[in-house]
Amino acid sequence: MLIRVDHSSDEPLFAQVAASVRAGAAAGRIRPGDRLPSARDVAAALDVNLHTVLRAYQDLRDEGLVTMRRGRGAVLTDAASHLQQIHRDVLDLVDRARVLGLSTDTLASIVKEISDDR
Amino acid sequence: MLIRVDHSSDEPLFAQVAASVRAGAAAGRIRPGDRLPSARDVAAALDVNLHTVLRAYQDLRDEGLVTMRRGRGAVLTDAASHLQQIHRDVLDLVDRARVLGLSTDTLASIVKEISDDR
DNA sequence: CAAACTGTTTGGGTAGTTATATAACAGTTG
DNA sequence: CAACTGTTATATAACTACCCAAACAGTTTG
Repeated sequence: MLIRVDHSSDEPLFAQVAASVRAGAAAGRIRPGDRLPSARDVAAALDVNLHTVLRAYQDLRDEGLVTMRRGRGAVLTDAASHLQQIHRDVLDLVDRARVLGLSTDTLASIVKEISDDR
Repeated sequence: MLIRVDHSSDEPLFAQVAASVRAGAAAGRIRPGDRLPSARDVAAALDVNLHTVLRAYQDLRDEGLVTMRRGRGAVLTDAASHLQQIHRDVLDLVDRARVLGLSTDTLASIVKEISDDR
């Protein structure tokens, strides 16, 4: 199953769904052109609400990772193919930060800070 | 003034305060051993609540960027000296992601995802 | 020591987020 | 057309984020 959630986690369900898809793309388990399982199927399989899954899909659409059209579903864009490379780069950066004694939280805030400036 | 906030921004005030300090450290305007202005002074100058400033300082402490003790104030740690380097690395990463057509939001989620795994 | 600083603790109010449920709507596919 | 897809609209409950207020307790300084 591509998408998994942990109901006991404090991480929001919709965020877990989105993270599953990103991880799948980063690992090459899903590729550009592939269709994600329908929101209704995911909702039924994971025992979460339809809107919770759609919220995750819409976030991925806002990030440019998927396109969505009714009747057709959510399809991975070409941008998803670059996730593997960037994923490796981020892992490197996290390691470098760690060596310098900076926490991943610090790193995350810096990224967010820079992101917000643009 | 090292610390600035925009009351009309949708960014939380405490996050703006913390971001100001990080930016100051990244730019070398403040260095390890320097004391941040007292939370009460900042609160009065920016017209925000004392706790809003302290919330920001505590976040920075949780990130390992400052140490705090009552009576003494918040003091920058050595970790702050590495912010400049990492800041440059993050800027590079953001540019690389941009070239690949990935939004900074996507990047931020990946960093968060990796951070959460550890 | 005492006054004047510093962060800490406890408490509470408001607004926004998260997740749910139900229902109807509107393109797309077979 | 029938069976799928996401979209939109409402409503509700629980929870969290954010901000503020007053009293508290170390530290420094005169």
